[in-house]
Amino acid sequence: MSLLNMPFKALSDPTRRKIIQMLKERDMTAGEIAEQFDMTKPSISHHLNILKHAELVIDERKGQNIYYSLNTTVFQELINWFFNITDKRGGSKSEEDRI
Amino acid sequence: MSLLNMPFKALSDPTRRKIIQMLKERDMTAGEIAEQFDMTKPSISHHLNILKHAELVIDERKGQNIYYSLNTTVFQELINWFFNITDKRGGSKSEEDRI
DNA sequence: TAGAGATTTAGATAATTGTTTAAATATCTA
DNA sequence: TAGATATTTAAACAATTATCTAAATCTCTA
Repeated sequence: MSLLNMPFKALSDPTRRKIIQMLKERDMTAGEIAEQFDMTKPSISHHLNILKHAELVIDERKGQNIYYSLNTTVFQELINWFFNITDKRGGSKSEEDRI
Repeated sequence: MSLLNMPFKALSDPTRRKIIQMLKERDMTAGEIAEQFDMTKPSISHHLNILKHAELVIDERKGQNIYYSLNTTVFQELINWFFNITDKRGGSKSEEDRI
């Protein structure tokens, strides 16, 4: 199973994609994130946990709050997956290989 | 709800991502695709239908066979979504806007 | 150290999704 | 036009996922 399976599953939910969009603008606490949704805090916490396991976000406690922020490295891998699909020629993994 | 919701959902399944990878190499019939999986033909047909509704693939009947091929336009939109996330500054939609 | 605030964990339930078998549709060819 | 091949549609079932309420954990401060 692909290493990218968890990120792809994580991004298949619109609530989680909206969280990603919000974190692109600024780091936010779990509570601030939850405020933006018509959903309970435990539900949002569950979505944050899925994003965390997919390594799309990082969490860091600061006092009573837990701040969430984007982890862009996996996004880069996802972009590479898409590039590999849209490039006509198949299979090349390195830039040099592209002639 | 995002226009990209169906493509994101479609790509969340590993069977469907594998189909996409196969179609990147060459157009294939439903039967040829099904051969590559340890799964019944109706299951594969169902996955192909989801990819079709997400506009990630196109189908075209040729005699008894139905050929599937990639439709790259939606992939381009997905790449744009990811670019927008990884770009530091928020919200820009056009290239000129990028300074 | 008790109480309050922020967040997560647990457990239950509802909704969605993936899979199967059986039947239907479409096309080709003898 | 009957039979064979390719594929999809339908209906049922199983598995996964999203949501909720209630309870637990962690941290700060009076």
